[in-house]
Amino acid sequence: MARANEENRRKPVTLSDVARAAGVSQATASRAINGSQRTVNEELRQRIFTAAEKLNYTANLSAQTVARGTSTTVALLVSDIADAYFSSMAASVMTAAEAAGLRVTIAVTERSVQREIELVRELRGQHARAIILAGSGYLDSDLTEPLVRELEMFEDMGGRVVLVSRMDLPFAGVDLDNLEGAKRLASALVRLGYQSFRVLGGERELVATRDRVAGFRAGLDGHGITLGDDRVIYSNFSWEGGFDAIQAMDDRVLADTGLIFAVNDEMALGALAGLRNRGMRVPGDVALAGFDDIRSLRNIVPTMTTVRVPIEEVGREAIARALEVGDGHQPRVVTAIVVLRESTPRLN
Amino acid sequence: MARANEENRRKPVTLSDVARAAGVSQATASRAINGSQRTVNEELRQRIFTAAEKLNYTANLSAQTVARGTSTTVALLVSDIADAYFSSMAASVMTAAEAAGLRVTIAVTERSVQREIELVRELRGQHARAIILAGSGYLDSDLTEPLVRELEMFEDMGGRVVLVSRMDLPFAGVDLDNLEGAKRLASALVRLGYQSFRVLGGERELVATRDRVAGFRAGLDGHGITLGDDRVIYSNFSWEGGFDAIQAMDDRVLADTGLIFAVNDEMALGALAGLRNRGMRVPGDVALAGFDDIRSLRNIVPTMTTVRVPIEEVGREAIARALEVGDGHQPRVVTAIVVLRESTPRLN
DNA sequence: TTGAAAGCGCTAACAA
DNA sequence: TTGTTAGCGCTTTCAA
Repeated sequence: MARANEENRRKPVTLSDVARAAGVSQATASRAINGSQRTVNEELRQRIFTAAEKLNYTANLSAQTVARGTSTTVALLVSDIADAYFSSMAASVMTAAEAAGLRVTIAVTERSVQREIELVRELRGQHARAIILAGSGYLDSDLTEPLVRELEMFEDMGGRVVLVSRMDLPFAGVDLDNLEGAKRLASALVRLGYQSFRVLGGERELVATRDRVAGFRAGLDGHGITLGDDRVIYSNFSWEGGFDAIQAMDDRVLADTGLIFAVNDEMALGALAGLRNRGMRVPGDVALAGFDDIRSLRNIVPTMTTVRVPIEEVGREAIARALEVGDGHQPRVVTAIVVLRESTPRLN
Repeated sequence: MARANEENRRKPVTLSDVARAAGVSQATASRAINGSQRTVNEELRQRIFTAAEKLNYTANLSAQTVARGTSTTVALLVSDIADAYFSSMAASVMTAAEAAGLRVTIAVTERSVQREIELVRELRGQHARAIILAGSGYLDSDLTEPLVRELEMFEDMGGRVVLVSRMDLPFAGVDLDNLEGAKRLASALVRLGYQSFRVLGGERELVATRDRVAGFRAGLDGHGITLGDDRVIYSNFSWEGGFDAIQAMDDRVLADTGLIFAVNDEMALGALAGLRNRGMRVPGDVALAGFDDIRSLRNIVPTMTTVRVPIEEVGREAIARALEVGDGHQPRVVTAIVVLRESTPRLN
């Protein structure tokens, strides 16, 4: 089975090989195979396809990109592809992209704005058609300005930028309705009889943290309950963040807490583990709610109250915005839905 | 903010722009910026970099790929990126790739061999450096032969093929030790006192199903316990598959079952939900074990016995094999470790 | 409708 | 060490 050593490697079949085999010019072969507006005589067309098939021709995408000056690739930038939320999102974006005849390349930002900047820069070099930035969303970073500049250069080049869940920058976007979703959740919980809340936030600078905390607070406000700053505990936007925050909580504080709202489900799951680790029952001793409605919630007992982000819709909308022309910047809002489950039972 | 309409879009900065600005030839600029063996005079080098910086130059990857005839992209083919196992794998492959200066593009096969074939074909056109196929692993498919042919053409072109967890094809690979892992699990369970087993398999044609079932059976055999064919229930290799298999089980069969081994954790979690749905307690009424040790196991109660596949190592090994030259086909084996937890307590 | 030829941005002989 | 020049595989004017 000695194939493909440095020496005996077969040169790939090119379009000109196909053209020669079919007895036409390369231009005609190009028009027939890689579609263009112009039509090709049916008989030639047949000959060309037959030749291509026989030679096992596949178009060299890079060459097409160079020649055309544009590609059909959209890039999805996520913080961490192993995270359930982002991997679901990637799946939905890929499905939508496929339907639109686009290919997707996924890049991981590792929650670093610096990395985002580098990646956007590279993608400019790759002539990506669009960038869907679903990453961190760090506010107030010194790097926000450079990031915006880089994104603008990307658009100047003809690419399109779509931001998911952060509307503070001047680009097209899909808004996740964090604020309203959290607000409705707070309302629903008050109506179930809860009075004493604590909130577990991720990094303070994160858009998701800020909006969800603010929304939750606004929702409580509407019922005359004030969520003091001391009732919001900031940690990491991850399972470990939720776990650690609980571990660090004072016994008396915990005893005084009726319900904990973690700003995402991963944190809520970490908190759940933390609570159990401290011998607390959920919802017996304390109720718990999250945000996102990630798939793995179906595995836990008790079932968990959360705010569902319809992730397929997010993917579809992101691709739709990526395909739009012009530069409208009004975000498309995807509605988040409160889902009440066992972790927050009605109080008597 | 009217940028980037069709009309007023700025032409991207090219290498010749940089060269002109620096007052050198394009060749020199190329050597300085996009590294080559050859060295460039330090002063020129400075001038070139300054010019590149000022003009915000980024190399056009496609053009480089065309000119060089090879790319630094490796493609990872997975069944479903939303699946916890595959998304972890993607993360580990990306980390390892980054360290090696490669970029990764992820493509989804949707558990279809036909799709795998198409993708490999496209990747040949993209001059990908390597393909890591971590997908389905369907045996006995009519399409296996075409797939192999396509992969061989990919290698003929100079690309490298790395198979994860399927050693039946003549390519480099990373073996997951499915057989031995399942065998050790069976042994450990027998030693805990279990006697009556059922196995939940995924699709019969799946390598993972076949090897894990065979390994488990062999492990039991070693202790004089025979696992009859009627004790293996085939379903889908997914959460739903596990759930459905349990729903479809006869009451008497279930009552006669001491332990259920699901061939992957997702199925085990589905089975857990199914068992609870039928009012069975785990491990009180029936014990349960899975395979993979996916991350979300940390959220469930009881903690679940499984066989850990060290996924980071798989990613590293896959990239290492992708970088190897020559055509050795002996798979690198990654050892799977039995992890006993609460779902399979020792029996008195 | 077809073909010849120029060009996309870059690299790599080959000379100088 | 640098520059000249000829490609890489493809698309797309421009003539025919």
